[in-house]
Amino acid sequence: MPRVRPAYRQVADELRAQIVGGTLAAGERLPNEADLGRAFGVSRSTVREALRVLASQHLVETTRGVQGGSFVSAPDPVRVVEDVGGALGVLVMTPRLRVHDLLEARLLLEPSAARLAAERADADTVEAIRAAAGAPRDRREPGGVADHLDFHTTVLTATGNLALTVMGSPVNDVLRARLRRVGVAGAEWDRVDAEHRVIADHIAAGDGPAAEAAMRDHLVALRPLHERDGLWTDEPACP
Amino acid sequence: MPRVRPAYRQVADELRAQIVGGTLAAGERLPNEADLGRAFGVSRSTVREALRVLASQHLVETTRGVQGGSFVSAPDPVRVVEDVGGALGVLVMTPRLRVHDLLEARLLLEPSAARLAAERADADTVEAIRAAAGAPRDRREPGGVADHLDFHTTVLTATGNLALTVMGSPVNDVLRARLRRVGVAGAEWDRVDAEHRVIADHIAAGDGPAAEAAMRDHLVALRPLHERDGLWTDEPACP
DNA sequence: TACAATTTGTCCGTATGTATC
DNA sequence: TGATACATACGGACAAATTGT
Repeated sequence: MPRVRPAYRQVADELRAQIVGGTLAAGERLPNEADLGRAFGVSRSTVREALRVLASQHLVETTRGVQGGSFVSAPDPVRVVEDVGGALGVLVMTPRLRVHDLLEARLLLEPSAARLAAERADADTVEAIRAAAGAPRDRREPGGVADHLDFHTTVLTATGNLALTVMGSPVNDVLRARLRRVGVAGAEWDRVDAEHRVIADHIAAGDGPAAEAAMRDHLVALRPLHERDGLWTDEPACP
Repeated sequence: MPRVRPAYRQVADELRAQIVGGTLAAGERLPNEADLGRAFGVSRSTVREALRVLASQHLVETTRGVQGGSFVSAPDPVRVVEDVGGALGVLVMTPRLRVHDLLEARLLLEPSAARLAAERADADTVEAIRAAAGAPRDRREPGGVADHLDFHTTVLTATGNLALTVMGSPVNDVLRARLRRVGVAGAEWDRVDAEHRVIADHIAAGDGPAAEAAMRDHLVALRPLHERDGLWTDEPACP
């Protein structure tokens, strides 16, 4: 363990505390790097390393030029989802996180999410869900997976509960990326799309229980698509 | 928009691609900073800024001294949970993510998790759950919340599904941190502990449906504890 | 168009701290 | 104890980008 915390870490921690504590408000401009160095009693290089840490955590953004500088970032759910997805993508290559676990997690979350979406979605949201369900897939894409908004993520968003989106869509992203690599036949996609449309219809009709049941059936039917071929990650190879 | 990507970003991206792509295996040692600089055609300072980015994303770790250097980190679920919790903690201060959303997300996930735990937990896991449920709380802690392992997180872990832990425990962490700040009376804690023990008993008995129902009741009963005081508007007091 | 001002980006050289052998 | 091989930190200099005049 690091007996002494490096200076750049102390600076980063102090600035982070000020940001999450509200002393530095979102959008606020930090002093320039030279002044920050004087304020903390460190060199500009050290300040820069601290700023890189905060930037990679999406707490600050840095731009060049006059009117440039480092600014406190506004909290952005999209970044969080991307980060979690990236971290899950790394974890899913280890024996401790199997694809089966992701599918099970999704099975616990999304049927309920579909029910909530059916109970709450307004006209615009319903339209977005229909679009995600019915959009023609670009067969030329590798694996046939269109890269526009994912149907499952759209349903999660339609619940109006940001926590569900943040929790669920990284899982969807990882699973979708896997499907993209393994490839799926066109006929299978047609079935998937049809099931999506059924769910969308239930949500549009405001029928929560039906949407929940349809989503559950859909996810169960989807399972062999993900788990076939025993892809490298499914079974821990060597103990 | 960044018209040009700074060199430290390009170096970081290239190294990250090699790490997640498997070119650099976990535990592998990177060249020292001077050699990395020569390899990428940049200075040592630039290499260091890139390494700070990767280190803050837990992709590399650096140590000092001979036999030190930068090493590719092994994927670590605990780090992921901590990061997600931190990000959620920032998001929960915005109007887009309300405490109510966290409670609802927990209500969707944890009853099912309790059922899975009841179906799967072995003797050791059951013991861990009992310990988390029955451990005496240190009343001297601010808010009376003991800082040992959280009961709800223990249940999530007991499912054996790492995805559930990664998704759920950051939510628990944020909610618990909030309770810690607002403070809870001892009598309320006694009731909470009693409910925890009931759930633990159901899990120990292998009774999935009962565990699920008890967890659901518990979460519903817990709601007013979190939502009172209108604390969830939660603007930081400006000094 | 040109030019100046401001701020980050990048480099170099040097010195210090730290862990291992 | 000392030598070695790293990361850590400093200060100064110049380049590059952005905005305004």
